[in-house]
Amino acid sequence: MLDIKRLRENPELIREGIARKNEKADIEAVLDVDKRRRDIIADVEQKKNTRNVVSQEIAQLKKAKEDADGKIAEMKVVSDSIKQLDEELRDLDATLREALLSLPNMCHESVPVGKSDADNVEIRSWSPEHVIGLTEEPEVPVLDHLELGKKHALLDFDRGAKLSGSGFPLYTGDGATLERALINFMIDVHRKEHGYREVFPPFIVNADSMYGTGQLPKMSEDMYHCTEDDLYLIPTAEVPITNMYRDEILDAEQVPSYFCGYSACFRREAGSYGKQTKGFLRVHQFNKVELVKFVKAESSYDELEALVANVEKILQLLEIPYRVRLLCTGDTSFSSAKTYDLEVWSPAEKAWLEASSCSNFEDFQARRANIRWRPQGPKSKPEFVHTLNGSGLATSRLMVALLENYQTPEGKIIVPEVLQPYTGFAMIG
RNA sequence: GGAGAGGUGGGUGAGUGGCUGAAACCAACGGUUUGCUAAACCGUCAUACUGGGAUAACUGGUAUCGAGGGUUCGAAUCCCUCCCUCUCCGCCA
Repeated sequence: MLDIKRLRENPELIREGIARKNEKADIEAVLDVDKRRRDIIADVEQKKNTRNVVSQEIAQLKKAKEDADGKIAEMKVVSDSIKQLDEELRDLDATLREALLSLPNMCHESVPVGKSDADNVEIRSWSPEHVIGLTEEPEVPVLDHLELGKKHALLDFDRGAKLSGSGFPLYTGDGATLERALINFMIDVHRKEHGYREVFPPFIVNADSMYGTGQLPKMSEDMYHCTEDDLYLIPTAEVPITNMYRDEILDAEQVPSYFCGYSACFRREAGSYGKQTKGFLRVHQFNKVELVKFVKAESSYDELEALVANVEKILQLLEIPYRVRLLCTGDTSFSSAKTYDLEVWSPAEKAWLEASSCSNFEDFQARRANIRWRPQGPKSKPEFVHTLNGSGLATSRLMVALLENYQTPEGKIIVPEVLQPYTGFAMIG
């Protein structure tokens, strides 16, 4: 959520920022509501003041056993008027809030202006010495992750579909073990080496939490909703972890705070049928280790770089080729001010697959979720924190890259060295 | 699912219609005292919105005692609805 004051003082900048994000919004309407709201506030507060003062007088008169009927009658009229104005104000408040909630975050000045994926900028890439299809041509045809999964009975998409529907992967045997190993490995690195505190969050949350991080109201189509209890399955652990501190004021020593946590992630992916739906490339349920930071405003961009580096470290340890791209304004998500995507190499697809997205939301989420901190000393005013998060990482795309990059010419799969302590085996097949 | 209890400021906790934005205590912060620590004493100690002021210092007003609605000139206090927490019983990994 944007600060209404910012909008009041600089509507042009906001208008421009919205356009750059390929979004639409009627700024004039918002400003108009804001103006009417403030007019009514001035009016109703003055009336309330009168009521408070006169009510005191009535109390005095009654105490002195004098007649107060005239004033009481007078105040009855004022009270009715207040009631009416309060009602109008409630409506305007709701309208204004709704309008503000629908405005996207502004991109940081360092974000390249652009329309789509094509305008994203590659920042750097990394790969081990030999990469199938990238630095060396394969001697034998490469198998894709589905073929590899089938060959070694690691994945069973057919039975997953029987259980739940398409897009619900079933891991079996060494595949299940490998998945669990990946999760544990990633959490351990972030926890032990990168200073994140581990949390294991609920996977189902209420609507307030979804509003807090910005999934609602815009993305409601994309989430699984338990109507009976009005609860939502989380699309990412970002939601519960960021909302831990909703409506709280953090102490100075709690900022910055870093958290990492595993969760299953649920996405309906409504309207995306036919798009890259093969195997793991687009699923309704996947596993992800999420990183979340609560930081000071002045350091949030340094924190973003550090966050990206933390995610990169995982890929380097796993020796999986990747590249880092800075998203352009048009491709940056609704709530984000600046986003880097990390993409891993798929030899079978001959394509880079998005495996992580690291964003600085500045105070956009904090304002929605009302997460503040008290800078120092008891007299200081609370300020909104800046929130960041990044996938560190999602296992589905990572598993694709891992299986495909680690396949041998014989069709076996080598387990990356760092995962072997977690799997207990070094080779599949 | 059944029965009961309860939700007040950072915490404990008083408060059943007007003098309560809210006692008291604890914590925290500033200070005095002190060789240091401790103790004692004094003071400060919510947030949001809105107006004045320079988008300062400061200052006026309004709101907030789980949420929403109602009664009343006036509600933390009375009434209704909802939410949440806790305890006991049942069921259960």
